[in-house]
Order: sequence, then C-alpha cells, then structure tokens
Amino acid sequence: MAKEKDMIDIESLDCTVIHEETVEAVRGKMPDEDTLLTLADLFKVFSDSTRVEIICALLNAEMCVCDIAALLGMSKSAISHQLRTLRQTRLVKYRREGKVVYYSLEDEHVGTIIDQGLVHIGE
Amino acid sequence: MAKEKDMIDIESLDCTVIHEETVEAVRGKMPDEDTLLTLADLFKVFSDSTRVEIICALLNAEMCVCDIAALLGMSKSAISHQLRTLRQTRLVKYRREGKVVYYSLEDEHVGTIIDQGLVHIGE
DNA sequence: ATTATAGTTGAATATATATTCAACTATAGG
DNA sequence: CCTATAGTTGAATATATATTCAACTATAAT
Repeated sequence: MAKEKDMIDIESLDCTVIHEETVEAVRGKMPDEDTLLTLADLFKVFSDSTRVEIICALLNAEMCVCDIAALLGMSKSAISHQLRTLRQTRLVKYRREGKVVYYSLEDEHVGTIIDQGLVHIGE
Repeated sequence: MAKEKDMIDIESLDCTVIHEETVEAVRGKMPDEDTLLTLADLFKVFSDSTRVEIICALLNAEMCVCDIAALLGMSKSAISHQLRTLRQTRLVKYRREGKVVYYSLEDEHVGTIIDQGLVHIGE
C-alpha cells in the first residue's frame, strides 16, 4: 500500500513536473516521512528562546527549578512547563533531593547542536 | 543601565534563589539576549517538516518551485511561502532562468545541522 | 497584443504553542 | 497534624505561524 502522499493525483496539483528525472532521483534519496517529522520535532525544541536559555544554563551546571526561574526572570510554572517538554524529548534528566528537583542535560549531543547553531550565526 | 531582565524585582517572583552562587556563576556564562534569540530563530527554521523536507531535497539537487511542489505533494504557493522563509534566513539562494526559478542551498552549514539532528535521533 | 505558465504575495483561516493562573502534590519541619 | 516551600499540572488566553485562496507579476511563445 502506497503512502498517502504518493496517492495524491498529480493532475489535481496546480503544477507540472518540469524536471521529472531530478524529482525522481531526489525522491529516492529523501529520508522517510517519520524521520522528517522526528527531525522537525527535535529542532522545534530548540526553536524557543526560553528553552534555549534553559539548555544553555544546564550546559554549565545542574540546577533546580527555582534557580532557573530566578536566572531567567520567569515564573516557576513557566519553567516547569518547558522542562516538561525537555523531559519528554529526553534532552534533560532530573533527580529529586527532598523538596528540590535538580535538572541536568541528558547527554552531550545537546551541546553539540547548540554549538553548531552558534557556528552558523557566527558567534 | 541594566537590562530589563535584571530589573525585575526578585521579591515579585514566586520563587527563592536556592543556590545563589550557582545562579550567578551560570549567569556569567550565558550567551547574551540577542544571541539566544537569533539562535532560537535559526532552529525555528528547521522546526517545520515541510521546510526540513525542502532542505533535504536541496541537499541533493538544485530544484525549481514546481518540482519541489510535486515532490512534496503540495501547492506552489505553500512551497513559495516556505522558500521565502528560507531565503530570508539566508539558508537558500536562487537564480531565474526564463520563467523558472531554481533554488539551492546557500552553504554546507545547513547540511551539517541536519546531519547533527539525524545523529541525535539515531538515523 | 494575447495567451499560457512559473512563481510570488497579502489576507484569511486554522492550528500550534508559550505563559499565566489557580489548584494541586510532595516533602520537610515543627 | 499543621504549615511552608518546591514543583507540577490543566485550563484559559494570547500569540505565532502553516496553508489556502485569489489576485498578482514575470517571462516566453504564438
């Protein structure tokens, strides 16, 4: 069974395939649908400046929610919501010590991606 | 004159600074506000699967709008709007040849960032 | 000049999402 | 048990943005 995209009637599109060979050659080299969605979702995590700020902070030290909130000048709630996103995408891990929950980065890939971005914008 | 964030009255926040030394040490190592925003904006470009698909396509060949639209099964208009975003962030360049406009990647950084993402998601 | 095709663009719509707010849980200490 | 503090969470709101639609420009061909 073909994927949905392949089933779209080419006649219904408002365009002609001008270079059919190029299109077919490229189609063969494209990552599959799932990979593309996962990839976009990964970058989506880095697309909010609050989350980037949290990640940059955690690159330097393990921190608790209150400290991150104070550092960024934001509410505990806002920070906690963003930390949940970072938890769900496995970018951070945490440990509880009494009432305090300490967050840190899951691995170094995270730093690599940030660094690559910094290189691109020339910082 | 201090930056806005530093001017927020710490008393007004709903949290205490539990580890003041950590917070101050990390604050000294944070990229500045502008850099963080620019960085988030860069990743925002990669956070949409249509744009990632376009970028992946252009990693393999220079393509015109119609061909990209046919490859992704989307309208010329939708593709053109996304190409504008990619143009504005200097990720793609283009050249016109008669009625046809050919798009290609501006440089290889783009591929590096995609690759880094692929490594992270384990593809 | 007229027609056709490639591409662009602004407005509208639909959807996603960041922050706030209020209520909640978890743990520590008296 | 009662209170205080750290943190979480669901709903509401506000904002951002992806796609569609219709109208437009640019180029080529007759």
